[in-house]
Amino acid sequence: MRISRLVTRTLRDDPPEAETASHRLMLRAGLIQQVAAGVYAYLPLAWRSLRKIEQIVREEMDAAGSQELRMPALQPRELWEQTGRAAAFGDNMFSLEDRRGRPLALAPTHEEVVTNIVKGNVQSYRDLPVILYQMQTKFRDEPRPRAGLVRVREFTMKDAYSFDAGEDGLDVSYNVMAQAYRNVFRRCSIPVVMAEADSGAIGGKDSHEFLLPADSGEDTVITCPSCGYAANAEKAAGVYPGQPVPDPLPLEAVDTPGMKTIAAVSEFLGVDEAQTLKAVFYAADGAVVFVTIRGDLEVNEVKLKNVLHCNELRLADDDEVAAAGLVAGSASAIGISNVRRVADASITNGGNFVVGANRPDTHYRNANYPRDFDADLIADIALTEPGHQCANCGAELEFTRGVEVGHIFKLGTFFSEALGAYYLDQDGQQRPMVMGCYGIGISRILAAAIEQNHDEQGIVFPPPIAPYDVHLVALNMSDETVAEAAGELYDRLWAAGIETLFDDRAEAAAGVKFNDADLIGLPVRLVVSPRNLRQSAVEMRRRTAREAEMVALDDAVEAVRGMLGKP
RNA sequence: CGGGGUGUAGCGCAGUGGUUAGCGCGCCACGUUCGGGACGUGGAGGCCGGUGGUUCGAAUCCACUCACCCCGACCA
Repeated sequence: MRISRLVTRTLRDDPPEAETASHRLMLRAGLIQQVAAGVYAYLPLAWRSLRKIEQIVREEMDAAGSQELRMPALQPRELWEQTGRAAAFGDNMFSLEDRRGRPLALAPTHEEVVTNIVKGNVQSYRDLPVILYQMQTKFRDEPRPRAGLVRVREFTMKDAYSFDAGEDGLDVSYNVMAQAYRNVFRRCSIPVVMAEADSGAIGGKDSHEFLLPADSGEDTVITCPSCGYAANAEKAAGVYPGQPVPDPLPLEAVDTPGMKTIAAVSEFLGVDEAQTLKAVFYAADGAVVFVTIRGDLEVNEVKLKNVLHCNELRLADDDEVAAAGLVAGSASAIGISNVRRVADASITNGGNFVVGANRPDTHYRNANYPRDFDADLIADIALTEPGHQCANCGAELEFTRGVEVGHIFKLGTFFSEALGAYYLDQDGQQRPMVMGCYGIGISRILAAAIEQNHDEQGIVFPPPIAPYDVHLVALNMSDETVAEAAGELYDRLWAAGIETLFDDRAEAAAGVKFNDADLIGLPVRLVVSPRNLRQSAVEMRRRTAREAEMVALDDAVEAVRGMLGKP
């Protein structure tokens, strides 16, 4: 490709709206252009890179025994009603109607469709396992798109789905896919952490996220430096500071004028926050839920949502709290029975707690479960926080930010049962297929790779996913010898299978060309100039190297081949 | 959905009631340059996000509205 013909322009300055490195550099290097909030056009350079990423993923999927197919993005919403996921996705799913008023959706994912496809094509255990995958555009109406390609509303995803004859088979498929994922990220130069993740409302057995550690990431990864445990913040099981369980003392009311927060109450009464119980009010699918947790801990809303089996969970608003007769700031589960009560397991770790008295400006000392209050459900719903310890080995946990580039789930039989995807086993018994699903954000890999591989000057493309192998710069194109030599070298490179971007612009100054080459960040830069031609040489520099080397013009193709490690 | 902000030339911005709306970059023509973002001369390019109001007069004031960005909430 000749840059003089390339429909892309580089930006001299950083775009003001771009905060993260990948967003900033992709805009500056002319890789992407925004069309709407969370909707981007991939310009020619980005598209070449994305196709290479797709090809790497495709090779690893094929090697793992998965078959590629292509499913539609436009789907009847009825299909989503059958599994109840229309409600689960809610406003995150783009919905529309056709000309006859039939409800349709732009698919955020493809479990429903793929399950129906397999249902129609597989009836026997002899046909299992099956793994299908596709590269497809996904649509998700995210509340807040951000950071360029990191969180968008339309994006390219590789999604794979496994169907097995039993849980053991699923474990095998899952591990095969996990290994394929590691291969993909290694080849794309993205060092990932494979972290245990929440498996969501569907409630499968296992789930793992692949995260690139990066400050700009949206997810929190919690890792144990000692035993290697890794999990995301929603899933992480930590051990919080334990409290002695004392002999119960008599319940005692105390005046706490104006004290409405745990911090205020504990300071006023001179007790540790861990010796208080906090009340938090949620609305789960519209119904108020009363949550009790030890005062030094926070509620993990994902864990809470899972134990409640609800679609929508949010903090209750003032009206809902008032309607339930609750006293914000002085609430406790004592005497509460008109709403559902959930308590974190921490209420049994400690005792003689300070709790609200359910009337203003008053608290109780020495509240104990179950003597003084009850709960409909006790579960681990505490958020793991800095200072907490690894549940496996006791070492202090570490917290880092990460960009999620892949996510795999053991789904179990939720979809196969809802949609009737059964097979006959060896004994002639009808059984639901056991499913797994496996996603990689193709466009997010590009963002993550740039986030991970850049410097002050610009992108440093990992060679396997660079849009071109070589950036050929011709200085002083108005000099006929240069134009001729550079053009001839360009043809030789392509003839040798080396993908080359040729800066043949006659009007651009040397500095402009060098800066653009650094910004776009192809693995190898070649410079043809009058100065070099006097020695019948070209200058060759690896993007990551400080110094360039001179190679004879006649040997340039071989030298580049060597530098790229190409056969 | 809450909070904050921005919409003026392809891009980045200035312009707070008064001629024909400006600057930088980019773009076009000619000339000079030619190894890390050159220079001169001359040009092209605007529904000042939209609608309605106030006014002799609106990019500028008011109301409504749309879009986009950032923080939070949210996030299979």
